[in-house]
Amino acid sequence: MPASGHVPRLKDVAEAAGVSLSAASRILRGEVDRFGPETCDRVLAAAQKLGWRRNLLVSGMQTGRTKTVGVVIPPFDSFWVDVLSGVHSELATADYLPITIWVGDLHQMPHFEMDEAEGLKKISRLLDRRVDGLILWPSVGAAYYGHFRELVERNVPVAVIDHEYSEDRIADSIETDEEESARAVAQHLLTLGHRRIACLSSREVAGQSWAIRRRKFFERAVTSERGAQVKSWRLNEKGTNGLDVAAEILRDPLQPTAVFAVTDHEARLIYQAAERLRLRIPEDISVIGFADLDFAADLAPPLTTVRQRPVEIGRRAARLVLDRLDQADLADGPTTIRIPADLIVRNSTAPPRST
Amino acid sequence: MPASGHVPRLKDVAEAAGVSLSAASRILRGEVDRFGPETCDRVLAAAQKLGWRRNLLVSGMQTGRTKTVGVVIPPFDSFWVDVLSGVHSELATADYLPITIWVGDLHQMPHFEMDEAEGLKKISRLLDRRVDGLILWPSVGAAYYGHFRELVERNVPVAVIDHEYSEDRIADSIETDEEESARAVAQHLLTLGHRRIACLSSREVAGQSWAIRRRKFFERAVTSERGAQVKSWRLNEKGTNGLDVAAEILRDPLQPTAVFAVTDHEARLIYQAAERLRLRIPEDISVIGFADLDFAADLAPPLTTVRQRPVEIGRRAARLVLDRLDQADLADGPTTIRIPADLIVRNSTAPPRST
DNA sequence: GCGAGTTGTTCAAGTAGTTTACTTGGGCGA
DNA sequence: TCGCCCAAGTAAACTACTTGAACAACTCGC
Repeated sequence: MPASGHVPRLKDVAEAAGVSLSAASRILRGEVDRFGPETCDRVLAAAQKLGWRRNLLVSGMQTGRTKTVGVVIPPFDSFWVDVLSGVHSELATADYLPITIWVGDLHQMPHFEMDEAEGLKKISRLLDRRVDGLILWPSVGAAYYGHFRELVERNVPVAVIDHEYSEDRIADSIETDEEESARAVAQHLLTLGHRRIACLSSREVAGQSWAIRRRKFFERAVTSERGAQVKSWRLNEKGTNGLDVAAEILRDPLQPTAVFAVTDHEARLIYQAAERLRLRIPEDISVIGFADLDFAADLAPPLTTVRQRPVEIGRRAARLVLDRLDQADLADGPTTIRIPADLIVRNSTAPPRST
Repeated sequence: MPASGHVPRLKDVAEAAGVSLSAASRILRGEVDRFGPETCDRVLAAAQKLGWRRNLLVSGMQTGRTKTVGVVIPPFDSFWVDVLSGVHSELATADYLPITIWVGDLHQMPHFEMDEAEGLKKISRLLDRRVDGLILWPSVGAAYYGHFRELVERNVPVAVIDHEYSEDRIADSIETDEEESARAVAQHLLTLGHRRIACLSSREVAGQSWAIRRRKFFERAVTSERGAQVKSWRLNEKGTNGLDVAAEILRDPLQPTAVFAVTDHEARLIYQAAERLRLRIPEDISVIGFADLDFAADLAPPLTTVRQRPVEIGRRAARLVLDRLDQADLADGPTTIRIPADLIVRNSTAPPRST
């Protein structure tokens, strides 16, 4: 049994087995056929007994590969937990480890502000640890954009979730198929008979380009139907006026019969505003959300929403990074992968009252 | 601008500034007063221009400290997200980075089974990367228990959440004050007038010692009241029979007027069973949960529960590990920190119907 | 007794820096 | 003009290994 407080080194193993340092190294790396079986056993046994384990810091220095991927995500909802889960499982297949950092502040969800400088400092910590690649949620695109140059120079592959950078030929991206999903949402409402429809978007700041796309595709899909109108609202920059905007929508002269909220978080705001105004869902107003967050099915009534495939998104993001690391063929430029999503019809949508 | 694909080394900086390697190293580490100010500027400028950044792998090798702490948690609910958030923020103050691995499988929540061998392999990955400390959720105590010896030998401080190991003098632990919280739950129900009370525990497997403590403290608190009775149920080993057990409770000859579920997950089962049996909450049956998970307030009716302080738990766990690393005084044995929790009264509890 | 194969050895260089101990050059006082 | 000191800077050893090359025993068949 080794002395407490002493981390066993290869040297200790070699001495215990009575072989040279390099022999021990080779045997433990699996170069077994150069040595007698009895010697191999001795070395393996000694390593086992001393509790020696390979020092990946050394490998990292020598090969330039640390077998880690940095992941930068916001800290809050079940969508990101699922994404992370996908990332973990895919990276594990290649014996990679994600190192996750969280930007933004918990409990200001989902409309927290991110401190750009702080975010950059955190990414720096990842790069200082020589992560082989990065998976990013680019909350403040601009802030990270400046950093991307350095990443490209260092050949650190980057995959961005829900924010398209492929036009700039800078990073791969993975996102939900916004066009198709928005069309499905619109179709659902139109089929139910709704013609006066509201859309509650998020803050639509730089890092929320998905919200803009989602809203625009939705608007386009609704207005392509003759006689249907959309009117859109959005939260303020800090996302602090959610309830007010939700109430505003419900009292608008347009008298919308349905509201599409670009995420379930905004849908929840509509629920709250509806309760205050004593409007019933779906009798007085239909509500449809997006993301199928974990609370969606437990709302009263259960929320009709669009289920994204966060686990798959996470997996694909990880795969993208791993593939770039494997091939390192800069030849083919950045790609964008679009993942489909599924409409989940629950009880918050119904035909409008005939008035 | 450096050539693409070339990670700048200290050597490059030194050459660009026209100084020796060691001079560059010293200056970049802040040992400025040993050198002429003009030389310092030259080195700093060169480092900036080349985009050089310190390689923490090297520091890790040399000092034996990687400034990382491994975190092993289950992958699912908001409690653990909050714990993780606390861990992150506390570690950040010391410029440490958590490396989080998830054991267990998503979407079997909360009753997933953990593959012991897989869990050990994952911890191995952390140790191979030479994490300085560990924060553990010991799902399968036994599996990790064997590993603890190695950790002690390596002087890797360990903090365990919600599972007391301090009796074994092996690891620090942090947990919710189960005794006080269980008493508060019992008191709340007794004060409302309930006298026939059920308790739905979790699986109570080895890694869920918190569930056992929580239930026992609750039973004790209830029975200390004259005329009050408790009857307890638990889930099966795999946690697959939740709905059945919940229904069984509601149909029990005892005719309980209130149910304490040891977590909000189990409380949700009661809600589901109640709906099937057409029992109203709280009119027919009061329900009280534990944890105040993110869905608790959105249940219908909003769930009365006990709000743990997961962010604080995470913080304290991180602090414990950091303190051990700072002092390395093995002198004082493992401690257990108990964090208080707060009863949140919502609408799922009410006085029993007078029958 | 010679070459060949097996089983190891030592040596040296590499990874990206940090740190100890040293050298160099100039200015200053005696 | 010698000796001394200090500022400024450097060579080399060190972290824990990996890896290629050269080489040394020993055994075996021929």
